[in-house]
Amino acid sequence: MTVQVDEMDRKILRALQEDASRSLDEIAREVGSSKTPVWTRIRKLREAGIIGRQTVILDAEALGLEACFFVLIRTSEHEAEWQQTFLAALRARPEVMEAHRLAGEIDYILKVRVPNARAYDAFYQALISEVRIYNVTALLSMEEIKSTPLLPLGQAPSKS
Amino acid sequence: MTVQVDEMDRKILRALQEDASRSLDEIAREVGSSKTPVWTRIRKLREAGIIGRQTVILDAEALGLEACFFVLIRTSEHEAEWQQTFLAALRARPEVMEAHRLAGEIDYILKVRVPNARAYDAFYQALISEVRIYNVTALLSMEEIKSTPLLPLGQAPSKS
DNA sequence: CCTGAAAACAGACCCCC
DNA sequence: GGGGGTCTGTTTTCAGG
Repeated sequence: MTVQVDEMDRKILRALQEDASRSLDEIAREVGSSKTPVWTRIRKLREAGIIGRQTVILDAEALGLEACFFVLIRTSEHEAEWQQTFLAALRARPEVMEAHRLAGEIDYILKVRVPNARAYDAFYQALISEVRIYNVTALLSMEEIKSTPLLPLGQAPSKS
Repeated sequence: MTVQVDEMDRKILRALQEDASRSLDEIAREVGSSKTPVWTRIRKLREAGIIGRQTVILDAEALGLEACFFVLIRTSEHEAEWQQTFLAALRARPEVMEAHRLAGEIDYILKVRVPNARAYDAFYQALISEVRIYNVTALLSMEEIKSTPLLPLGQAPSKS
């Protein structure tokens, strides 16, 4: 299921990331090709899952989601069963926007978007009542300096 | 420039986040309205900046961006000039996908996407040569458990 | 593999309710 | 402010070079 992604594909992906609302014609012009070939490539990239969801970026603050926390989690449990419960809980909660398992001292990091600190506390209480966690540190964002959905496709190497 | 966002607007925003490629008709049907009113609302939300960029979510791993780091930064500098330099550096680097200024012990957190650990080191070296930083901890992601661009609009309160 | 045309389709804007 | 229709441009498909 691995697809070869060449430089033309990367140009198309860059253009789509930037603005997916433009017409095929515009994108074709920007990447220096023409409608049909670009369309064929987009279709292939979609089928391969390299192009995923098409979405719009919304203004979280304007929608009342004014608090953003990064949550550092240490656990003493490392059994498969515990992990399954934990992961399921994270995936089920929409306020968890990112969750990563880490190498090193800290086991997990979450990014959590909520209306306010009270809502974060409710989330936190619910989480620790569902799964045993050894240690939690919450980092409160004071200012979103940067947040981009654009992957750095500038000169990243493609998989061989 | 603050716009009142009512429940119908929220429904539309939820639908657009989920899949921005659907037609106006489909979205209108989903939210229980019709083409024109939905279109008018979308236009207003766009003009108000609540709806931002339209984009596609790409598969980072498939595109050779196999490493993701969360970087915790402490600094001793808190003058405006230093901060300006630092923020400009972060915004200029495409591998920095998120940057937040934090409350508490740790001053900043970054999310950095790169092809591999070597590329991260190159980024790190470049950054510390541009600005003085007191202490840096890099957390390496072993597994992306969850990553969603969808804001939790379920029952978030709107701004009064 | 690209070009160009043809068909189905959706977005933008209208007037009427 | 919502409903429906129309015109224009875009997506998608297909035949041919």
